Amino acid sequence: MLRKLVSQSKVRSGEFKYSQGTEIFRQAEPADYIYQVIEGAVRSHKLLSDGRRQIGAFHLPGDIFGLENGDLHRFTAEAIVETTACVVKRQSLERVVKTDPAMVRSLLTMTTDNLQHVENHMLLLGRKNSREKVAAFLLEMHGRLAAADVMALPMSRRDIADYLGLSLETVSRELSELHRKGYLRFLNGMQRQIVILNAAGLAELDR
Amino acid sequence: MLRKLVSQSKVRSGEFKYSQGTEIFRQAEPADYIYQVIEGAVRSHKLLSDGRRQIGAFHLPGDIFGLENGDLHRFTAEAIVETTACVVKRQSLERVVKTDPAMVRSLLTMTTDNLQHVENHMLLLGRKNSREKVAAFLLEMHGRLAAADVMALPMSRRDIADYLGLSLETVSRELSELHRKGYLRFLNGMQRQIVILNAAGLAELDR
DNA sequence: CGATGACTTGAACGCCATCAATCGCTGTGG
DNA sequence: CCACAGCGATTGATGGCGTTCAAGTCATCG
Repeated sequence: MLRKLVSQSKVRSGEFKYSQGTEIFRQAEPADYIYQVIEGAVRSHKLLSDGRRQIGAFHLPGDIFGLENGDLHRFTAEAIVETTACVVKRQSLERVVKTDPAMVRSLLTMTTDNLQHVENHMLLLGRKNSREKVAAFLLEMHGRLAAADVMALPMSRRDIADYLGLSLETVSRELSELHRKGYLRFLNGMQRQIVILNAAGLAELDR
Repeated sequence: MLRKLVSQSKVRSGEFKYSQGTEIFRQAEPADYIYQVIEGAVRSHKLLSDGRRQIGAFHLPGDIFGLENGDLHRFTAEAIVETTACVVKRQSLERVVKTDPAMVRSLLTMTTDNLQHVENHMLLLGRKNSREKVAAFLLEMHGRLAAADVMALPMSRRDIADYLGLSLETVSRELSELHRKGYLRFLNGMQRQIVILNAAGLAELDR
């Protein structure tokens, strides 16, 4: 894994801080670095010429992103909140890969994990309705960032919408509806602090 | 590449024929074999419990499919038309990979190419309208199977619809509209023999 | 020929987008 | 401390794009 690799200090690396909304790299830019989220959250997206946006993934602490096989980044990456990331020069990774065959294996595994996520997301984007999309989103985030059953979503409704292929209003409506029906609870008045009350029910809604 | 690998006969392999509509492997089945299309066409899809279908990719001659990193297939694959495929036992591939580091590289490259296609398709599914989706589909197929500017589509309107996240009626309507506007021509009365008359125009529609 | 299956075309509906107003929290300055 | 601006989120009203339902057309094949 990259983490292991970094800890072995076989590669040059450093930690960087990105403030909220900062662009980390841009689509079609040379991919000179690879990143691992230490703290915070990152979104990767593609744009159409008229500004329509599709977020391909959210990257949370521990996740690696910006790993390309070609020379150019295929997404634009931005910090959703104040984020610190571990940055590794790609060349040093390449060098290690040449000497350590197991590393290529690791890269392959990471890429395959990526692929799997994206393939499932295609099914969601192409064939699920808004209810199912939002339920699936909540379950995904529940699994990834629930600390003691309280999710602190770093992303806005617009980000969620652009991840699910919906409008932000539809996301909001579905969340309200799920709240009304008792699937979840908003902590205090915080709209991004969510407690899942009925994960099994959400899974039912999603299927 | 797998082709090279096969031609070197370092692995056990053979050719198989699949008749129209045959299932080649099923999602969640053990992935014991890897496939390369020799002739014909294959579709890979996922299903929701109620039968809604999302086709993740069409595989045409030369394409490799069924390559998994985990032990299970992530899609169901079916022959769209009479298809012959080269079938390779996965274990033999694994064996070669262990001795030949360059092979892992090849696998990584293939996986990354896959990833790239799927990432672009996410943008299409999540953010493009029906016109743009159909235009993009025509351009993709134009690039992949145009022999002298005549495309012989192996797949039905339903397949196209399930690839683009649309209904088959919408696909049909958009094709008719593109025909009316002079972007394409149907050969004779064959609805699957298409001549692209204005690829640049289609690219404009897609963007 | 009649049957079948793929495709097209039409009509009506419905889901979700769009437009718009309001709410609620936060931070800032008087 | 309060007024107010500003931003994100919610909620409501309306409309449109694409789905669904339903004929109808066309080619293929028994």
